[in-house]
Amino acid sequence: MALINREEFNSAVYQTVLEIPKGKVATYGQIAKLLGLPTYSRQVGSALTKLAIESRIPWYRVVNSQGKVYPRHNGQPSFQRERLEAEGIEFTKTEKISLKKFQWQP
DNA sequence: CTCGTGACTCTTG
DNA sequence: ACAAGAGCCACGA
Repeated sequence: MALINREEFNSAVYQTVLEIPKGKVATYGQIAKLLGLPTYSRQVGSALTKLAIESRIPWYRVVNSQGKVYPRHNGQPSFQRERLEAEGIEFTKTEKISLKKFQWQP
């Protein structure tokens, strides 16, 4: 899928994120690959950073490839961990999620 | 056009 | 597990 503009790319990202079931997580790279753009992980992140914390898009179900929450540059609190724990996702002592158990399998 | 900037990822050590 | 370095690419100044 060769997307041309950011509008379409962002929409595709949001649509994919909406498909992540409750209690599961996906990585930025995973979203990018699902869209056929394996090197666009950063752009996926950029698309999500535009969303408001209270957006209907479950952006908090997206973590980095290590299964950790990636800190925002502006340091704005996102309560991402709290949101995930509220859905039953467990964190290890090193603030990491077990992708083995919780990663979304499309 | 060039440069700096990211909710990134992969490889090394 | 952690850190550093390289690669990545759209976007705005």
